Amino acid sequence: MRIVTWNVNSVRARLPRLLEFLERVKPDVVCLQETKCLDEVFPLEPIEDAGYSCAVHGQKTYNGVAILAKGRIEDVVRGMDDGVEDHEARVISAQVGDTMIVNAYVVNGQAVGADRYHYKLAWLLRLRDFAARRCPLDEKGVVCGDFNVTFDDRDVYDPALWHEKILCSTPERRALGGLTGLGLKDAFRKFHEEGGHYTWWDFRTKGYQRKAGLRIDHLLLTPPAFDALASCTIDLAAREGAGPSDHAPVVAEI
DNA sequence: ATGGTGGATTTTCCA
Repeated sequence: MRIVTWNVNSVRARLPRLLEFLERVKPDVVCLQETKCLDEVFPLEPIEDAGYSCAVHGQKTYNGVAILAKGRIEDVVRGMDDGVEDHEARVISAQVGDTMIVNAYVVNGQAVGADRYHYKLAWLLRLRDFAARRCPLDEKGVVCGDFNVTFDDRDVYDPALWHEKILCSTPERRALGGLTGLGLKDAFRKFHEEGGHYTWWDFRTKGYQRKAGLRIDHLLLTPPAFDALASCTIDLAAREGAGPSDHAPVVAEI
């Protein structure tokens, strides 16, 4: 199964690029984040015409997640189903074939110490608990998405500049470590121990042109999925040229 | 270095 996570920064603005990507990469499953639209204006028809079923969980203007799959999408859950009042559309999960897929758009957090930062840390604890309930470790499972957290300084183009800043602070990394602590493993690191590989580059500082990025989009795998994992790459072609998202897709073969 | 760009919906929020 070829599975992708991609923060598209508006599915409607990125539709031509998404369709090009589906044609070129031919993934079996695509987890989108920041779709930024209500479900009734999600561009279902062109995506279905490309051969994909869709499970969507969106809201107006902000956030929004979706799972696209060539196969049947079953047992869809929107949100984390934990009784916490939450009006932000950031999680959708579903079974595709033999694999449980949890797609998350983690809170950005704005800045270390901000209200949204504390909300982010609490939200990541909820995600850990949800992932633990949703992905039994003895079955194939993928928890993927835009985590808005780097694992360590190898994921940072300028560790001194980003030291203890948002996306790189120790509490955020510990919260991300809560997920790997369950027994989930970082797919990309299976094949790339070295640093210098990124998935997001800031529009504002022309980060991509400067090769100044962070690796914040991840696929975390249960042991059976990790054992089956044959490759994991960042599709830089999707970040090239005119009108890209600020994130590149991450592609894994399980 | 505290700006900058990009998207959605507006004259501002969020990233």
